[in-house]
Amino acid sequence: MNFEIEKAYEAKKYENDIYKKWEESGSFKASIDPKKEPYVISMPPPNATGTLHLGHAVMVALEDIMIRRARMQGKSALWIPGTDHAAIATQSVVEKKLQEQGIEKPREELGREKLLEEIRTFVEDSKDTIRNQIRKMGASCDWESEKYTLDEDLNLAVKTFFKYMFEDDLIYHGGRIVNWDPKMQTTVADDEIEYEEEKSKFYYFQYGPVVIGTARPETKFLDKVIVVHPEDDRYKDIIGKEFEMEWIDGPIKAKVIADECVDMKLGTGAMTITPAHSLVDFELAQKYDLEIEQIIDFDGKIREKVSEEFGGMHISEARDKIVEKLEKKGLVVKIDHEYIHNISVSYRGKGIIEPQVMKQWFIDVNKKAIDWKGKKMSIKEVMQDVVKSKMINIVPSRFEKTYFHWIDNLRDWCISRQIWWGHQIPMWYKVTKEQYEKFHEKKDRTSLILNILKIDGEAKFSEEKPEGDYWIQDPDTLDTWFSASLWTFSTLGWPEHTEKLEYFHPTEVLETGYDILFFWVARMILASTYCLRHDGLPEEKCIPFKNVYLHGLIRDRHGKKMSKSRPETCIDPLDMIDKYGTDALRLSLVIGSTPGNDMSLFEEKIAGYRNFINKIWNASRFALMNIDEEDLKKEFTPDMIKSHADKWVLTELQNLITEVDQDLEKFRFSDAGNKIYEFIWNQYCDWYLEISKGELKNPAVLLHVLKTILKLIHPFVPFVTEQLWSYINSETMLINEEWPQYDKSLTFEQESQEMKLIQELIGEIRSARSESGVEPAKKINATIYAGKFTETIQKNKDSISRLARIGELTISEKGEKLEKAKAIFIDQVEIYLPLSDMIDPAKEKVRIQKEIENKEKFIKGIEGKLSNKGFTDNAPKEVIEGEQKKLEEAKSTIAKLTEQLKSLSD
RNA sequence: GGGUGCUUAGCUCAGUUGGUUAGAGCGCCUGGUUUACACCCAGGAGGUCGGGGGUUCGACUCCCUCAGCACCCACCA
Repeated sequence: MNFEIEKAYEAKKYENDIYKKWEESGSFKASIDPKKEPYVISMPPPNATGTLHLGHAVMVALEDIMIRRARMQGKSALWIPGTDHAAIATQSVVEKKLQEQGIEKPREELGREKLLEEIRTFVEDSKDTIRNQIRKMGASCDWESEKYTLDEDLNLAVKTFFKYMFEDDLIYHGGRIVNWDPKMQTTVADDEIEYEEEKSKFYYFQYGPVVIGTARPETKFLDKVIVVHPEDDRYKDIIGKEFEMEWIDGPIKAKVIADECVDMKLGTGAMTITPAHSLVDFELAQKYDLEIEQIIDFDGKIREKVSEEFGGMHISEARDKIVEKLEKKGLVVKIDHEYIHNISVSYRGKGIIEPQVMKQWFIDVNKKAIDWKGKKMSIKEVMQDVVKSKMINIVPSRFEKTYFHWIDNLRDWCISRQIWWGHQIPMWYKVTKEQYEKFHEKKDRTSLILNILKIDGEAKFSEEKPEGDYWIQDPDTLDTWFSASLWTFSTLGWPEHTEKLEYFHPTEVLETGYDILFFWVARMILASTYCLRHDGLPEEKCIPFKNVYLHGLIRDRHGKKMSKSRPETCIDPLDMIDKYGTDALRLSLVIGSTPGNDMSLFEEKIAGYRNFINKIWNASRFALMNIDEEDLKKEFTPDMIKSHADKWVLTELQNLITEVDQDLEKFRFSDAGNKIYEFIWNQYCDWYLEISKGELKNPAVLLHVLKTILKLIHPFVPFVTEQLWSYINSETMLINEEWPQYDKSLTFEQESQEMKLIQELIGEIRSARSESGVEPAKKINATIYAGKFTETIQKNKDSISRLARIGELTISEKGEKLEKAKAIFIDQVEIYLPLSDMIDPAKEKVRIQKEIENKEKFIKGIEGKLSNKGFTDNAPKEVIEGEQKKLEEAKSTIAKLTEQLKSLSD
């Protein structure tokens, strides 16, 4: 080689240029080619807020490994990048920013259009940031296919999805109980609620014939139903009866019903229900067709209509006053002051959630509306079927259980949100002139207004404003997951049946964190199966992906969550890239992680992989220094490679290829990476390059091994390998090279065994000298009795001498034992070295005898297993053969050990 | 309350359907600049695999049980 390669790899110098080279060459693009197998990954769209964090980094690293390998395997590998508008998250980030700038109530002060404009500007900025950061990670995604959930064509997909469902009566407008945040004036998704423990009072009131317990007296004005357990002896006699009694604002009537949902042991075993402000109560009310009346308004005050005395009063104030009044009436039985319960708090706004019944849009998950495998099935059933029938495979499989459990408890999906950022619901209401004007007076236009204005008449689906006057569009927007659920196929052109959709869908694998299995993964399954089946595609084309791979969360060194509030625990991927290079970061995120399990990351780990990157660099540099320029350009045929020595390394390499392939097929990224790491460092560098020093004149093998290694590890560490490849061949790029194939003709058992023997031999000599206390630098003379391996040892005499620091190596016939020698037994080779200490032959004998005993037991066990009919009849062939193989191996080992024992006795 | 996962070397973790002497990286100790690499090389110490019980010729692995930690879901009228 006649050019210089730098002594240490400095990632920063190369990475940007390499990425540019890839991108400009068009290597990231995938073509529609019927001869090729498609391989698609839709990148989980990062939120279009903020910046890339370690979670994204893991995602990019893993997906890039899959895509690069698939591309090298000759598949049409398409990786679609994109971003998500992240409705609530984005809007609240921007609102906060505006508030910092002095705009107290952004919605009221700016109005809808202006606020949306602010958000749009913000999003454009951060989209750019994210794009660049994904590039920094080395992602080989097709930027021309990039999508954003608010793109025109994706909007159309969203509307079509809505339309389909609306027409199928799967989307309905219903008065349902929702989590209302009075502070933020919006509903909040179940997933966005946190529970906080709180100590409060628990009241016992005389309520007609029973005593009821409650923590919320302020909701109890209009309770008219007492519920008890049907088998509760205390109340058996009163079930079904109606009573008249004194209550907060005078006498009321209440009846008693029985339902099993009541816990007899809790409180007094009797309760009253408040359907409008409690989920459980609401469901009971629906079950028994009870009246539902709002007690608390949207600001958290008692409604005027409910009580003359307390109307308009905030609940926090009303509670004590109500109790006081009841006390005067002698209805308070007891107050428990030490009651601990959970209150629901909005994750973002920190407001205390008040359940409210409001008109919202829902997706019915139980209606049987999908033609699936010859039956009409509900959304729920289809979602179960695709996983149960293994059309979709979840890794790790234990999440299937979680998935099923989630579906079993799935309620209708509330898809409307009272925010503005997102897809506005394509439903229109015909209203009166008066309502129309009132509606437009208000700047804060969410469905709250509809509720207040009591607009709940006929709604009409329409993509555009319908003909005629006084139409108002539902001011709410769709849940962000509604559009995200279409991600795999809306990004391929749906609702149009494009060639792309036809060829690339379903995608190969969805790779994401386990924390969004429910939010997103499950909903993608829902949307994809529904929409595409609706279009008449065959079932197997309707799933969004064939595999789901769930990675764990990244934690700090002590397994704690990295959190922004404790910056010292946070690792910024970009800092790490700057310091150690992208390749090092990628490896540190991939190796040592197992699917579905969280992983700790800390800087030393990344530094460790940086060292490995440098090792690859230097090993390649060294190899290249030993290959002539012209040899570099030569094409060596397999036969030419075979004819050379060093067959052992070829064998090991073939084994590596097989194992790496198996691991990657099964998503064992860490194992695959580790094996390549181990091979490069311990086999290739520490043995192959070391043992060949001095006689390293074998360009065919050297180059073959180097190229293969670079290919194998390229998906993991694309930058350094691409740079090195450019020194081998400046015309081509590694990214487009062919993935190594297992080639049996390049495996040589005999040579491989011999090399293992020599490795072991040198290792033994080294440790023997270390134990003996001989100065490490001092060369010693040694005699080896090699028996039938004499030839092998002879062949490698120089290497052995050099690596084991032997001055003079005598290879001798058996029978010339040296005095005061240390004996080492390796397989059938006996080495006698003139060192001071001797191994105690008696101890050695005991050790070998013990080992023989163990072996015999082992053999007995396997023989027992093989004679067991239950086993032989049921176990697959391979397993039985494997057992037999083990048996034979064990027997031959015993024979060897026995021989050793004999020679020791001599 | 229901569920899941984890507990293996000082630290972070592997351990693929039970199999022979339980592995890696970092850290630590000893020694070494040998035709790439000190971001290196050679060697070493360190583990009764959370406790207890069971199944088995054989258990880190399977079953039961207890303890600790983490997370998810539901929810207390």
